[in-house]
Amino acid sequence: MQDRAGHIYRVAAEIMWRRGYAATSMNEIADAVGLTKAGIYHYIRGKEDLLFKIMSFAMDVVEEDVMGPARKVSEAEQRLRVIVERHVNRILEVGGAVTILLDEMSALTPSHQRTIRSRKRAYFDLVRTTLEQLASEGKLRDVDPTVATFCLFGMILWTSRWYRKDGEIKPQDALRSFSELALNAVLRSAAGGSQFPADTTTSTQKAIRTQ
Amino acid sequence: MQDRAGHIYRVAAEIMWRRGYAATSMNEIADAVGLTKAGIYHYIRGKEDLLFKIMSFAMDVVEEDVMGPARKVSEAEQRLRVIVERHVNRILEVGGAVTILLDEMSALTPSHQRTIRSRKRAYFDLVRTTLEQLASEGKLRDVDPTVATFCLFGMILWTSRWYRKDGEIKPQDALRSFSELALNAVLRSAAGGSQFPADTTTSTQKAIRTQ
DNA sequence: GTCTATAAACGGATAGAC
DNA sequence: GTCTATCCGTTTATAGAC
Repeated sequence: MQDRAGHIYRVAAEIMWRRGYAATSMNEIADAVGLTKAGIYHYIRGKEDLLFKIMSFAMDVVEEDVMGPARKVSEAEQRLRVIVERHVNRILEVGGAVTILLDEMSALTPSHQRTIRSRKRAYFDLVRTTLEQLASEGKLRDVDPTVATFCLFGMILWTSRWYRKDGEIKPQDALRSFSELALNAVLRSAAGGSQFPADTTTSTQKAIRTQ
Repeated sequence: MQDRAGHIYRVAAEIMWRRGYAATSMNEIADAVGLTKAGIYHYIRGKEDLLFKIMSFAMDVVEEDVMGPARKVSEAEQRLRVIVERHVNRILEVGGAVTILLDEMSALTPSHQRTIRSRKRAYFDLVRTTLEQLASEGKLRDVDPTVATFCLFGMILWTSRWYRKDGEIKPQDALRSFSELALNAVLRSAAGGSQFPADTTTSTQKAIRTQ
């Protein structure tokens, strides 16, 4: 709690992820942090800058924990597996606030929009390039690579909308099922070999949807 | 244009879909309709009710054009195909405003939230039941049916975020690729047989991402 | 039906005391 | 650093003229 600025960012990200940027007032954030509205302005520039910093942090996470490791894998199929499993793993662990960057682009200033869009595009291109590489190896299904890329992102990013840490689905089960679904969606025949330890549980579980 | 109330609903849905509910003001809607803010209050109760009516209409569309036809199909695999293809087809044709119902739940009154959530759950259960039926036939991959249902919804609903009517991807190509991806994600072996006419174009096309 | 005018509340942000 | 008080623009919504 000593890094109060960081604390404000985390709390704001959580609230904005649940209610949306526009529907979140600085008062709500201040209350959740335990300060007054004027008090948090000692740590932040303003509301838009708060959102930009949150989005930037989210892209930092993606670049360090997903894109970085993925680029070290030369084999396309394994690289795709790394991307899918590491990104979903991050969402399950860190929480959905990481994906607030998807929407809310229109709330940013044009300059900030360009910055974030550029970083998002680099991620998109990494995935699409991987799929095109798979296509040249005959491993991609008969689908448009761009459509396939969007579908993968849809599956991945949607995870933050329904997964609940306090739900009945264990993270390992969710990750294993998800990986199976996502890879088989695009690959003609997805081989095994997760980068994560094998999951030995066999229980079928259901989510509690609170949305 | 004679049904001015209906016109207001359509215009409001379009703007709210692009900017979000909270970020959309009644003034913007009024301007887009060609009236003053006070003018449109002659036709609507208020902002929240406007959102509720839009969401209700979206659920009407899903129930009539997707769930209705799907329930008439007894064979699980074909039923799933009908659900996927008809829902995506509606989004590509009608536009993304139909999916505004996904988010923005928190903007509704508790009573309205319950109403919409109940209808959404019925749709969710239809898909999950279909997947469980497939599991009993040995056609479902080794995945949690609930996770698979969420993944399907993620792919489908995400479509409205990236598909642009004025983009380079033709609706038929998008639909064919999408159907291939979604069905192979969950089915051990997806047979052919779209309910829509076969697509004979072979051109590879790329989307123009404006987001 | 549609407008102007305005009420009443809330938004982000700042000034200045302590 | 954190507060109270306040500025000022915007918001939803309504009153009442035409």
